[in-house]
Amino acid sequence: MTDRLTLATWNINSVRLRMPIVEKFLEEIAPDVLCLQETKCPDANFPFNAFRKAGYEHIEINGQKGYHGVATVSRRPLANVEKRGFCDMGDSRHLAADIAFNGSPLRLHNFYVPAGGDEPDREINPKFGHKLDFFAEMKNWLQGTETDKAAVLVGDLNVAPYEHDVWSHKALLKVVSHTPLECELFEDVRTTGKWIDAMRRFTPLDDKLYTWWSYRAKDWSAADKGRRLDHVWVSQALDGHIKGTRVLRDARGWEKPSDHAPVIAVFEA
DNA sequence: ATGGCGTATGGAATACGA
Repeated sequence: MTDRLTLATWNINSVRLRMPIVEKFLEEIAPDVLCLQETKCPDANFPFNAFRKAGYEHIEINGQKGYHGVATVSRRPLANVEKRGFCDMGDSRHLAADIAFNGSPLRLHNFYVPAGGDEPDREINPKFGHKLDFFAEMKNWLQGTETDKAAVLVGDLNVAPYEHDVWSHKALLKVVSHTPLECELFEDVRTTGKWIDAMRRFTPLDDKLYTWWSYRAKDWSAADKGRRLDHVWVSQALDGHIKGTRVLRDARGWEKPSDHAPVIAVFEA
């Protein structure tokens, strides 16, 4: 008996406004589970029925009014749901659940890390301080994760850590999301938890790899000034079971798009 | 040309994203 699990993560920038393209995505890609960030939707207003109609009957949400918010929707049951508040901000930025893979529970973390504002200096920009504190708390909390257990951590982590995760390493050195301080902290969180950067397993470090393109470009695809802000981290126990990852760049060009494209990962037992 | 736009709230103008 071999199992195959397809997982997707997508910063949707308002789930209610984006339901037409979410439905298109679920129909075309048909992942087993989809992790959404920036749902911007109070829990009472979440579009449950549209997901159920699309075959995603297992729905866990951690939403709030106006900002942030994450949701995990699945064709397989979700168990042991946990919603952790980071930095005592009252923000909805995390949701974890167990999903069955190859007959055992796989722990799936869905994160929306703070963007961090404009100035990369915590003395003058509290949002940047919040982002740094969030990663520090994430690192400590994830220490409790047993690295020999099957686990996946996905989401909009709001850092493009490597040189070719941005369109211009030089131009972005002082831009929040690619400052050396953030990149080092990001790598510290990842390596401390012994997580594997699944996307870079399949795309060499010398190749450009983006998941986000600004709304402000006249022609986002021609300009191609992207960043890799969305990530798929995999525990050591799943090493050897990651069959591939890809960015659905096409979705950035769909009708009324999110500024992020979905990332898809396939696992096989 | 890293903001030239887009979203939520609320019902205009502001906060926020990255």
